[in-house]
Amino acid sequence: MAESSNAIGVAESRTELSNRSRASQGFPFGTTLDWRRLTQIQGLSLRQSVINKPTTVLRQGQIASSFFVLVDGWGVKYKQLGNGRRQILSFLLPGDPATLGALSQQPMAHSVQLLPDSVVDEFDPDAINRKVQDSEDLQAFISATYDNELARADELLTSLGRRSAKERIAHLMLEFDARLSSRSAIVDGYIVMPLRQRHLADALGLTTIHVNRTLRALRDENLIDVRGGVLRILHRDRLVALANFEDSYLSVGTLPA
Amino acid sequence: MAESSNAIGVAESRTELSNRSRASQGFPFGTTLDWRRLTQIQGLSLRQSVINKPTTVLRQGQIASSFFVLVDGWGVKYKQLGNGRRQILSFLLPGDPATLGALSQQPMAHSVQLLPDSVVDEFDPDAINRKVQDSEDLQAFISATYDNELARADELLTSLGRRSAKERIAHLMLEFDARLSSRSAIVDGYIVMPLRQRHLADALGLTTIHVNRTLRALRDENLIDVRGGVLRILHRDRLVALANFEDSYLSVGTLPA
DNA sequence: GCCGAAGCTTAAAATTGGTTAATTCAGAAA
DNA sequence: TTTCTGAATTAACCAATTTTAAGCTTCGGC
Repeated sequence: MAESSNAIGVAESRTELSNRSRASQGFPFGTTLDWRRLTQIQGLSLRQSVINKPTTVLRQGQIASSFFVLVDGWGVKYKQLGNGRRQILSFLLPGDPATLGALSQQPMAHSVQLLPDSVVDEFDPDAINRKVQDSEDLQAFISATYDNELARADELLTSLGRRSAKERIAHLMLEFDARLSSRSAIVDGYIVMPLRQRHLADALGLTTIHVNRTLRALRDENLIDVRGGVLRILHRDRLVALANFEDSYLSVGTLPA
Repeated sequence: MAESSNAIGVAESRTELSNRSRASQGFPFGTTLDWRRLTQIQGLSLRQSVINKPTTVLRQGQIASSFFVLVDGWGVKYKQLGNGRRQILSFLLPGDPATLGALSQQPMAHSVQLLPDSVVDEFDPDAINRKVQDSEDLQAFISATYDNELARADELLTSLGRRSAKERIAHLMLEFDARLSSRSAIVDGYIVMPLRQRHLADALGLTTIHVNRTLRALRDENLIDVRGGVLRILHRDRLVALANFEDSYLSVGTLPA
């Protein structure tokens, strides 16, 4: 095809790119970005592990030793500050890559910890990098993952900067719900959420005490019920209204359904 | 080389990858991630424009039409919320890509605005995507850019979540200083910073009034002087101590000097 | 069944930061 | 010059959130 630079030509070549990205080379990245599909490829996974106790798989300032994919359970990506302060940057859910930075083999500015009862698959970053060279789909999948992570970081940023404590909590719970739903990991409206109030506080820029109060307020209003490691969304529409929740940011990077 | 899985074997093959990434294909991504080098490539840039008035080059929910590189000036990446609230997600400085998302041609969850007196270079995303297929270096450069943007988003998140107003402002000013220095864009200790207090407020999760108060306090302490679109860092060491500023996050993605 | 640790809950008191509102200032337009 | 507008500044007051300090509950280990 000629390298035309008029509007129509550009549009055509975009369509072509789009098709190329969708072409099946093992990683058509449809409506989800579920890295567990990497587990399916024969001989690529080094091992699968069950996590018993909180396990740090990456320390800030260090290079990730392996590329980990969270198969089941929860993880947190965070920064530790001097005076004991901690900021949780993102929560890892099943299907998420835990150490994306392993691919670039450079020191990262954050730590990653997996919570008990998680399951991870471990890969050799070089093996993946070699595969990337052969697969445009895998390249696109990685870029899409980056876009998605950035979009979520940006939304959390928005919560911390411009939402009230109540809105932040409501918003985060709705995000969990949406992310887990899209990977069909919700049973009976229960969400198993093994987080302490401390986790929510450290993610949302609040104190545990205020998280506690706010959770109580949300429960009193019959919106959500967080208790015993289980999250129940009781009245989603009112919750969505309260938080001004708009789920489109979660599909940044994915292709339309 | 055999696919050995012991520690030494893995380390060796990592070294090999590292060398491959450094190999010169036009984008060895040394100690900076300056996208203006893309401008040098003959016939790739569509046009260069000087921005007179605030110009939105990407609207949230839409697909970026072009890949823009900020050659000179300032830009903001932000989210607009319902009730008039705005959250600035990142400031764009010379050398930064303004619409990285143009490469994936998918709707973005944020907007990008360039401020007056900026200069941008405009590229056809498809042309770049074609080049990516031929150049492992360019692929690595893009990944490095993503890593870097994520690291900066994470640091801002940390500011909003766990730093006081004073620390936030001090930290941001030091980031500007560091980012501009690494691209040798500072003259005589002056930093031309055409931002309103509103910009700082919307980035740092504060009100303009409080930003004003805090700037005043910092000026009274002889730490910085922000006035008339110019930032002066008066006493860097004390400022670094106040903000607990640690610049390593800014080199995430780049190779050691 | 007791104990200790971790997590949760509650209640002041203290602080940070937000709101409202009025004043000044600088530059553009008339 | 005068006027107009957006931005910066200041002050007084107020609200949200943190801090501090207890008490309480749950649960695994002994």
